[in-house]
Amino acid sequence: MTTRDSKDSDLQRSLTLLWTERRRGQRGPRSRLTVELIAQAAVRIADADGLDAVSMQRVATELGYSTMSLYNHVPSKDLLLEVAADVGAGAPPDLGGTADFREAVRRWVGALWAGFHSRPWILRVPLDHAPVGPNQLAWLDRLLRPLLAAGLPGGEARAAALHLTAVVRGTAQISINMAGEHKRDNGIPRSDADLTHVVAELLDPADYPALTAVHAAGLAGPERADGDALPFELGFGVDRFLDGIESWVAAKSGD
Amino acid sequence: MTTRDSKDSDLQRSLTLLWTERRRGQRGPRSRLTVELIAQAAVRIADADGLDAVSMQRVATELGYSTMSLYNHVPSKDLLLEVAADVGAGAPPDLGGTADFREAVRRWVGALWAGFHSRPWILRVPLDHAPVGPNQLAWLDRLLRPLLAAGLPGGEARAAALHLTAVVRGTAQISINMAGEHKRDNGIPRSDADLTHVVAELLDPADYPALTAVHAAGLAGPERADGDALPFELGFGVDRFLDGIESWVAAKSGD
DNA sequence: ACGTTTCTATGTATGGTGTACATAGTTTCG
DNA sequence: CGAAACTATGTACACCATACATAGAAACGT
Repeated sequence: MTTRDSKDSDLQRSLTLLWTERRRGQRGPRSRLTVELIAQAAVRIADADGLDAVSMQRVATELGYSTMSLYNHVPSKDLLLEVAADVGAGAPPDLGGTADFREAVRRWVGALWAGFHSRPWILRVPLDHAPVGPNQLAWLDRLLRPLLAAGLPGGEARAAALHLTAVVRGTAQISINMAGEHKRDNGIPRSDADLTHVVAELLDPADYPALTAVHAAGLAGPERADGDALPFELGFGVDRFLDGIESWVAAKSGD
Repeated sequence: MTTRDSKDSDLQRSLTLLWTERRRGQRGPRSRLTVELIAQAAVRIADADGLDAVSMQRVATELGYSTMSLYNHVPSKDLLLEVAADVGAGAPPDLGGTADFREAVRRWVGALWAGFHSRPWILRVPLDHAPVGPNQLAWLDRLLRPLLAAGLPGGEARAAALHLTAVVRGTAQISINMAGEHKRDNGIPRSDADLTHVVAELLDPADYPALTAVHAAGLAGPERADGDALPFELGFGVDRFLDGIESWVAAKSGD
């Protein structure tokens, strides 16, 4: 144990490790292992074989160290996963050139959406703390800029950013796994589309009137995602939200 | 193994178990254990000690059975958790008497929000399949009704419902654990409010201009959640979204 | 009524997990 | 040049999900 200071919490300790580069001037041998290296290895494994494949043993052997070495740099697996999620998130897109705030937000949403698609395991990392990694903060910052530029005061911009982040995250969680590449059952890949049919047979239309109505009407959905357009399931809600924001700031400024 | 039909997938099998009550007329002794009982036990444990405390052993001993008995009724722990999440969600609120569609949606959102607060472990159950439990479908149905009544066509109502579900789920995931009753560090409870301060010291304002601006302005937030009002962090976005929906249907019908 | 079938519940065993703890070795400071 | 402090390692433990074989009981066909 490092035991630098007993009041030093695990969380704060690992936070400092994340934010400050290697401190120098300590006694022992300098560590060849770093939090970044460990997190990157975890990301590599999660990318290749999913989040469940990330175990301390696997990460350690991936790096060529013993399992317990990791605990010199990371207090627990849970925190390692949070750090890995931050590392895996990467840097946010640069929206500097986007004048229209709607377009900027849409691009931000699209980038996050794409990120969740390329690393779906991030959605499965349980978040135990407020987002606090450098990349997560950078993403948030990049979203806040167009919202502030649009004329929202601080508190409302924060709420709007939370709303958008939550929408993308929640929508991704709900709809990504429906595509279900990774899902195979008895070796047969199974898209959840069939599943809804299976259920449809079982449920009583009287109990779910709205659902059956929508189900009947909703099958004609040949959605196109040309270029940077968002898929309809995500884009419709985002557009309505931006409509609302726009008229909100218009009403306030015209007030 | 039941091996009723080799094409019968695990998922479908457990779905059938969830939806159809106990079939009769089989050979062996009727089972005293049921999926519902098992799921309820899992819910009880998760309520008491969190999702991590839910193990097959614990569930079994809670019911007074051996560990392996559970596998006669549930194909895997993962599916058990999904069923438990559905059971734990409970029945949706009855919005029958609410004439205003905005008010109905807000009440639905508030109820789901409250549900996630009272059972935060539901947010940690990884969802591997399209929502398909009876309760989840009931919640969805109840949300679709006011949206359809407001004049949205099927596909848009579905997208709007997805948006709202995702918002509540995502916002809950992000902001619930910030309250962090369960979080204690070195035995000292720690609300993540301090945490942001710790980070604030570390980060360079030049890198996160929007964030620091919002942070400076945003501290004056004595939000009140009187009665059935939603907290500002959630309510602002929902209200803007509903604004957008309203003007959308108005524009369409006036068209 | 009876044997056969078919189901439930159990016990045992296996390979994996996160991590507490003690130790050996190495680097830097006083 | 000791001595302190740090890194990496090895061992050990409790627990986990679940594959598999078995025992027993209930309902069916006769």
